Amino acid sequence: MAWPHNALNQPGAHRNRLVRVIGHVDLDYFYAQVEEVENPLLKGKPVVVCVFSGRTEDSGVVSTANYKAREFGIKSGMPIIVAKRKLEGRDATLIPMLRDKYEMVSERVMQLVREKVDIFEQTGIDEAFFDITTSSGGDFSAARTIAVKIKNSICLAEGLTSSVGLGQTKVVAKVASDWMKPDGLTVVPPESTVEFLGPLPVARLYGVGPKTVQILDGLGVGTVSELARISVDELQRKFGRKTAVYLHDAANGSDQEAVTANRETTQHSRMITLKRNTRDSDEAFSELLPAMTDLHRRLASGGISFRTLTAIGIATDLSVRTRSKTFDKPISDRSTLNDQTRILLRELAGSVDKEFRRVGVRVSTLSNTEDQRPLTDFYQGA
DNA sequence: GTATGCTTTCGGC
DNA sequence: TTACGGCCGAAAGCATAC
Repeated sequence: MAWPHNALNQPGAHRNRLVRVIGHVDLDYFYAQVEEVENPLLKGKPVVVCVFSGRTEDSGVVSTANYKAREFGIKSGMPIIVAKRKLEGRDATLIPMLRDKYEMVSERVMQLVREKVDIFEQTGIDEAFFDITTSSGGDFSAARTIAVKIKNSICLAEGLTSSVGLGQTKVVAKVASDWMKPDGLTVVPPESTVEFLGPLPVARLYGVGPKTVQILDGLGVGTVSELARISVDELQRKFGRKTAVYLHDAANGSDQEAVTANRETTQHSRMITLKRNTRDSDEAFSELLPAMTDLHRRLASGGISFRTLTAIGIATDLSVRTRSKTFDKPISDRSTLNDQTRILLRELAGSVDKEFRRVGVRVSTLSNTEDQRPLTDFYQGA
């Protein structure tokens, strides 16, 4: 699961009892807002950024919608054809997602934030945690001033609004940034933490998705305060130990997850939607080739080798199956990537009794091609 | 039992 | 009525070594 189960490991964090001041910044309806900034005529109209899969003219899903589009029920992940129906006659604009463009904007914004905080941890293209315990002196009023500066600088430099939350833990900061949107600033000082979190549905907690909600519902838990009353042992019977501890602490506003500077990317992947469903792994492979070219270009430009290769198949019922192999030596050449991917895809097809709708390839266990040392050593080291 | 590494699945955006 | 992307990080589950 995508929970940051890292220990509280900042120097001095245990030695002194200083209350932590943690923030979360989220760029509002990011892709669609970038499009609005680029074309101000779009403002006030429904704007929908779409991933067109290319299978048919309208196949694909909604990535991001601005608030005007959301008024008409447009949501992320919705099939484009559904969104079109809902927006008929509404003077809406559908725009194909251009990820590289949003990544460039994101990099500039994140740099602005990074230079204003003590510790910076980006967790997505449009969001990041930050720790300002030291620079705020543990004072939430001073912290608010820093948060305002962050929001203002993003707006001045890029014309983008953002929503920021401040709290004593990552969970509180994340929920707080989500509290008022768009262009929000929500400060939850330590003494307000319990009353802030308690009434919320558990789904609002960072890392609690539909599956976890369903399991908790089976335990009679619907709100954060109800979750807070469940013992770790009881949670552990339904979840793993770490998750049980995390859920318990998160609900009590006492999770000890630290903001930690980002490490190197640990995996790269590319996926495509097939022109038609198929069981034929070679047909799928040939459609995957352009994506593999893109992936290989990415690896080569970054001087990256990999040891683990994974073929990914999404069946017609959208279920996901994977097959992977870890090699003894780092790989960077295109021919090995090609050959091994084709083999894995064939094995995957042989083990699944369904047609594929989408296929993909992932590389992980990365290292630096230059010196073949692990990237972590490379960046920590000399 | 504990540590470690690999494969598969899950969940977020 | 249905319809349906492309990434990422990390946990669970399992195997192996000692």
